[in-house]
Amino acid sequence: MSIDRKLSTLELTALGVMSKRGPCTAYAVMAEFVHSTTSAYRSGAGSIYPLLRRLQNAGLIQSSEAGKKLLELTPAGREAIREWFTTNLSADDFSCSLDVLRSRMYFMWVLTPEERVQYLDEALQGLKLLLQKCQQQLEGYKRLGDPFSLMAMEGAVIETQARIKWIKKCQKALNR
Amino acid sequence: MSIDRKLSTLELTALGVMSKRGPCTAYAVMAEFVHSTTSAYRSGAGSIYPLLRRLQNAGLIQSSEAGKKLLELTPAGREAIREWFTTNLSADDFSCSLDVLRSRMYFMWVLTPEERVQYLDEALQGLKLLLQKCQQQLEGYKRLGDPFSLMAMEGAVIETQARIKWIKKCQKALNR
DNA sequence: GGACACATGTAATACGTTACATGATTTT
DNA sequence: AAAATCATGTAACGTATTACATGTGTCC
Repeated sequence: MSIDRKLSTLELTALGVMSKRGPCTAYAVMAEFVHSTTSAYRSGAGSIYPLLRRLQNAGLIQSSEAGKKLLELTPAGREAIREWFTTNLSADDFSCSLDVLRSRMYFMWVLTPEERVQYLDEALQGLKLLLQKCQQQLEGYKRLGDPFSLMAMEGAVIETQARIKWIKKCQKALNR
Repeated sequence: MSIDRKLSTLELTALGVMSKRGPCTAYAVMAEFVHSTTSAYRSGAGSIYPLLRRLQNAGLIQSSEAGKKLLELTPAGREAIREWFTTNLSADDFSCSLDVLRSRMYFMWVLTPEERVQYLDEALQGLKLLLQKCQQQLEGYKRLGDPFSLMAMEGAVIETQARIKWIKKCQKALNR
C-alpha cells in the first residue's frame, strides 16, 4: 500500500502539480506535461495515467469527494513532497544537468571547421529563441504566478543566458 | 541490420566516447559512464553491454582486427555521430535541461519559511562543491584534453556559476 | 454537423536499473 | 595468498514511449 522505493522525479513533479492545482482530473495533470518546455517532462497519456494509478495505489492521491473523477493529494502525498526537499538531498540533485548541446561538444572534432561554425550558429539561434520563450513565461508569472514559480522561471532564464554566453565563448575559441 | 529508429543520447555518447578512445574494450566504455559526474550518464554494465551489442548489430561498431575483444567504430558509426550534429537538431536539443533544483522550486511553498532558508543554504553549498569539482576537471583538461573537451567543461562551469547566482537571488527574494 | 478539445485508457515494445554471477589478471 | 581491478555478461523488474482505441461535450 505505502511506498517502499524512492519516487521518481516525474512522480514527485506530478504530485507537485496536483498540489498547486487542487482537485483536478488526470487529463489536466497530463496536459501540463504534454506542453512542457522541458523535454524531460514531456510525457503523454501512456506515461501519466499509469503513473497516477501508481500514486493512487501508494495512497499519495485519492479521488476527491467533490464528485466526478477529480483527484487530490492525501496528507501522505503532501508529506511526500516535503520529503523531496528534506530527505532526498543527494549529490545527484546538484549534479550537472543533462545538456545535449554540452554533451555533443565533446565530440565536435568529427565535424569540419565549416560545419563547426554552422553548428554553433544554429545552437546560438535556438538558444536565443528559447530565452525569448522563457522571458515571456516569466512576464506571465510576474502577473499571475506565485513567487516560487517566478523564482523557478528566473532560474530557467539565468541558465539559458549562461548557455548563450558559453556558446559565444566557444565561437571565439574557434575563431582563433 | 542498419538503424531505422533515432539513436538515444546515451548511444550517441557511447559512440562519441569510442571515437575519442579508438579501439577499446566494452569494459573501458562502461568505466567512462560509471564514474560520470552527470547523473543521467551514470550507467552500469546492465545498460552498456546490451547497448554496445545493439550498436554492433546496427553496424555502427565492430570488433577490431587488432586482436582481442577490442571494439572500434565503423564508417557508419562515425557518420552517425556527424548526423547527431547535422540532422537531429530539434527544439528538444535547446530545451531547458532537467534541473531538479529548479523543478523543486515550483513547489517550495509546501515548506515552512525556516525550512525554505535551510533548503536554499544546502543547495548553495552543494553547488559550490560541484563548481570546485568542475573547475578541477577543467584544469586537468587544460593540460591533457583536446580543445573540445575543454569547451564542454567550460560549459559545465558556466552553468554551475549561473545556478549559484540564481540560488543567491532566491535567497534575497525570500529575505524580503 | 463536423471539428476540436476533453477524458481515459490499453498493448507492444524497448530501454535502463539493480542485482546477481563468473572468471582472468594484476597488484599488494 | 588475498584483494582489487579488469572483463563480460544475464535475469528480473519497472518505467517511458508510441501508437491505437474509444467516447463525450462544446463551439462554430
